Amino acid sequence: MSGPTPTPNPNTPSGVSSDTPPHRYTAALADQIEQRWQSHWEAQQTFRVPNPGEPGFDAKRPKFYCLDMFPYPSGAGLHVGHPEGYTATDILCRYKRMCGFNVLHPMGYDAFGLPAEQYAIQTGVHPAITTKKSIETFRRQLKRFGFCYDWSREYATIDPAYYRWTQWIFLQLYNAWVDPRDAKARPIADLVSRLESGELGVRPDETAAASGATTRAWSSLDTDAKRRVIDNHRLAYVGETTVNWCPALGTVLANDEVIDGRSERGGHPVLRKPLRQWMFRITSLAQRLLDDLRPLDWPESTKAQQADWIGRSEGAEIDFPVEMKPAGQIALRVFTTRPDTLFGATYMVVAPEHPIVDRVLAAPGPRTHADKVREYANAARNRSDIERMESKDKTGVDLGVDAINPATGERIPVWVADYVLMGYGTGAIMAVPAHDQRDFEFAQAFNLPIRDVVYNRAILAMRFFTAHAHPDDRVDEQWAGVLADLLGMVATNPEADLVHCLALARSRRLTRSDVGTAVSIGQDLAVADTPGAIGERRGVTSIIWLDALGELRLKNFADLASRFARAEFHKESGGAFDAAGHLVNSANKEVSLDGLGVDEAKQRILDWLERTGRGTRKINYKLRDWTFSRQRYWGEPFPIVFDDKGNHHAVSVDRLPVQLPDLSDYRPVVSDDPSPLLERAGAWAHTTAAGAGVAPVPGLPSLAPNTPVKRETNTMPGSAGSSWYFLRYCDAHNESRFVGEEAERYWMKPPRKGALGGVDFYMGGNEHAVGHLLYARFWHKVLFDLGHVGTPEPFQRLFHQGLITAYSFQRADKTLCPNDEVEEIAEGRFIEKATGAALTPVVAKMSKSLKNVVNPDEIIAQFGADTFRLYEMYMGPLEASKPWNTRDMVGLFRFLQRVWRNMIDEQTGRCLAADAAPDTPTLKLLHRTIAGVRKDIEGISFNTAIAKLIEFNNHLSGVVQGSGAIPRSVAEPLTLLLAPFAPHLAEELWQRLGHTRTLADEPFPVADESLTVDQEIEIAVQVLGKVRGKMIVPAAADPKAVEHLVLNDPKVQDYLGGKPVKKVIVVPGRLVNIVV
RNA sequence: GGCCCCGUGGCGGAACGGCAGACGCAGCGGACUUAAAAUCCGCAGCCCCUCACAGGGCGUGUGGGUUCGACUCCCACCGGGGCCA
Repeated sequence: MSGPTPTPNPNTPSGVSSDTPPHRYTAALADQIEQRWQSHWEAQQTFRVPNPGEPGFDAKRPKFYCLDMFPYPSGAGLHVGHPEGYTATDILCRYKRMCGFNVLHPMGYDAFGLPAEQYAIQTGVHPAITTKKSIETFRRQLKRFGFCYDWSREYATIDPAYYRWTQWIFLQLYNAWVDPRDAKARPIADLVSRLESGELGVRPDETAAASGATTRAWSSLDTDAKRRVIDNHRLAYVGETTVNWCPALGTVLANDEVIDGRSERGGHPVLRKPLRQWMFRITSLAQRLLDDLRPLDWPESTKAQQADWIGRSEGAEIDFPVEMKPAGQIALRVFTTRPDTLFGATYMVVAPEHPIVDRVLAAPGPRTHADKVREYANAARNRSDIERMESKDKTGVDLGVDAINPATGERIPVWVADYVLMGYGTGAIMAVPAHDQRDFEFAQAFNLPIRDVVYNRAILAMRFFTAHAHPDDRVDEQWAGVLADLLGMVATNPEADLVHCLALARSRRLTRSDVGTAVSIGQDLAVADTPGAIGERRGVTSIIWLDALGELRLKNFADLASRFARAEFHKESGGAFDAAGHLVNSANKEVSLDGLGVDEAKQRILDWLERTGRGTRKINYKLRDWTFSRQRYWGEPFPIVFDDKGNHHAVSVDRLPVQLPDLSDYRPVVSDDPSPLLERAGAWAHTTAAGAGVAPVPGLPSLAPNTPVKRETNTMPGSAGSSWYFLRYCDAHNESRFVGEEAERYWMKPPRKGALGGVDFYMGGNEHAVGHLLYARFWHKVLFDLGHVGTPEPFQRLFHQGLITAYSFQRADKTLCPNDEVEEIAEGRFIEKATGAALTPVVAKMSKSLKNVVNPDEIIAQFGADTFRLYEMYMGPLEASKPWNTRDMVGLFRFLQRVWRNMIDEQTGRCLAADAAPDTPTLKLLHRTIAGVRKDIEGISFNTAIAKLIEFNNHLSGVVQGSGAIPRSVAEPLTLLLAPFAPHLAEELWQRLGHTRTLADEPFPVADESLTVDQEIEIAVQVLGKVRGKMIVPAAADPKAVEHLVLNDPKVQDYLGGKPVKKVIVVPGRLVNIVV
């Protein structure tokens, strides 16, 4: 474990003592070698990869597009987490290249955004300058690792030559709509021409729909109305939503930039405010974004997170008639995912913002207390959604009007309460208190009826018992015991018939007196802790069931029977039952759900609702439209201007980029009212239609050239530049298109049939599981629909590297002590310097405050980049989170040192390779190593690949010590095997082995299969699953022969001692198991 | 609260349902050395028995289950972490 104080280890590889051999692989030599090869690669442009059509491009090779997530170049430089993913992709890329692939492996910088601007404000230096410096630091550090990026494709999102195309893509979205017929994005001109042709008409809400009785003709609209219709369909639109406004940062934040009501950056308070801003209609592609997840080679957990975020729920919209005083009946529409529980809806709740509240206030019902309703609604409207969701106390007021439950025909009260939000569904719910916990609590608080409509099997059995128990079994001494036996049987036999079980329980009761000791069970099986859990558990004794019944606090048999008779079992049990079960108490003259499972019941009630016009099936998504405006300076300007009527107009694409004006004062005004910083660039913002280059809108008159216009002064968020950067790498410096078509089609070609995505391997942290990956998929789909790219998905395979954590030290009170205040007093024993109190080492995130951050530059200085790379890959599985421990680093350094010593004479520097033939064990191990390393690289199991290399090299040490030489036919493949992992050392050895060209293009060694198998193998001999001995058998022997060999072995016979052999299991090549 | 992931020696970690602990760190012993470091060779899960050899038992968070056989699959629980609320 790494001590908190730098371990004073005199053996660090950089410590060179007087008698160190002159040609030993030390940190100094590693540094020399690494710098030399890095210069060589750069000078020779070794890793520059040509595009199709360029000189040197080889169309016969398959392609491999391997991408690292864009780094955000912070002022602090790289931390050890960055190179973890980068080293992994570097290994993969070098390997793939040696296997004959054209490898695209680019790097660039995501450099617009809040942190850069904050840093600039802190230092008082313009973000353009600080960002440029940060990029230079990153580039220098990245190059020092020897990563094989094609640096000719490098760019940053802040380059006008790049953000020109970010703006262009924005305009593609602005000028597109989603055709609901196939959920595909199409040019807005297509919408206009279909409106003009009369195929589409305009609905009262100013959206387009197939022409019909309720639509108006396009030609009957004036210019402003036409504009509104078009704007209502654009994929980029100005909308008003409640946003996260951070006064201290002076900008709006995305939901994932807000943590616990504070900003992710800086931890400033965040307010919720309504704001008009640019949004993307990502919800219109929700279904496709969900469906297309399936064919992607992504971690299942990431797919699940994204599916969760999209949050598709199938349910129903149901209309409840409400009697309003003068108006007569109106329909109160609810959305529910549990239409099966409709018979259990005993009241309704609307959000305080719901329009019905004002209608009731205008025309109060018989029970309405208008003052209380008004007061409550006004108070609730000023609370944030989060507050309203989190508050434990249920508040609400009876609206004083009744609705009719369409299934039961009963009158049920309508309440207003703030636990219902206007933003989800329809802002009104049917409350089913027996089967929804929040409804249950509300009903209890206000004494509203609670009616059971779903029971699980155990509860059904209880109900059955109350109806069918023998009179003898209803008496106080008897009923609970019989019921407990019945429940035990029902729970263990899901298929068993209740009548049969009851008879069995009764007969058992009559013949046995030892209540509750029938089955032995684990001693700590807890009592079912909620009534709903009854029946979830198998193999429980009747004693446990008796306890569970005890929890229900039943007075007697009649009490239980009455609960079921009143349909108030759940009410009496004290909680809602929201799990799956079977429907009860759910029938009217036209439809019955009784006895159906929840899923079937949903379908049956939906059929009935639709047939009778009372409701419709409805799919709802949790996903909200993507808010895209930021009020800060350091971002892409929008290619948009506004005329004096407030209408927005696009800047035409040939006038891009709209350059970010130079602003000297970019500090935010701390204010509760959002105001964009670019408002300060008055001369830039105020221009004319001709000055800005306003593009005409199809179907609408153009602006006169001298019309005064004002530029959009919001800027785009950080997610803009990162939502398409992977495309730009294919053709990074194209000036006429966002990416050359041929290059994009080549590099983004899906790797196989049925694959949707283009990037073959995408490496990055799983903190981007929803935000970035969903945004990029959305943009990509729109570009695909519009014909600009060739694949519907951007990333075919995704891999998350695990977090690199660090050791920290915990005090007795569980607080953490910064590492620089810790002292290791003995092996594994730590104290706090100030107090002398003992500390426990724990794994924690690296953080500045804990002083446990590791700086890669220092590690490289101490061991070299090759050792650093090996160490990070050797720490454990790539996807696992694992603690950094500098002390372990030396093991990998010693490995490289031994490789070196096995090939180079440390005294003379002479290469030890000789043209001798290797001995058989060496040859066999070599080929086994080749096969293993290949398999491990393909399986992204770099830690085990390195272990195999170490093992092989350890074996070679013996060979070299014996003969003083290493067979060239072993040294060369070993060097090539090592090349992806420790490329500098491998290049050096390759050169010293007499080669003049880089090994990056040498074919990766291929194993000779015949050398990886043995003639004879050792197998284990088991008796009853326990290993009792080992035997050598011919590898080719068939199972029968092996069985014969083993059973006739004297030692085995001895062990068996004449016991009869019942069965022999032979696992070829592994073991033999004898069952006696 | 929901979803997901993870619990294996002193530490990081290996192990197609088939010999648990590969490989590395730390540790111990030896060789080399005046000595130390470096280097090389070897030992090493825990317990019992034995002078020793040999042998035996227990072991992958806990309790059940499936299986000839479970670190691996299933169920429940405990503990840790991540994401969402």
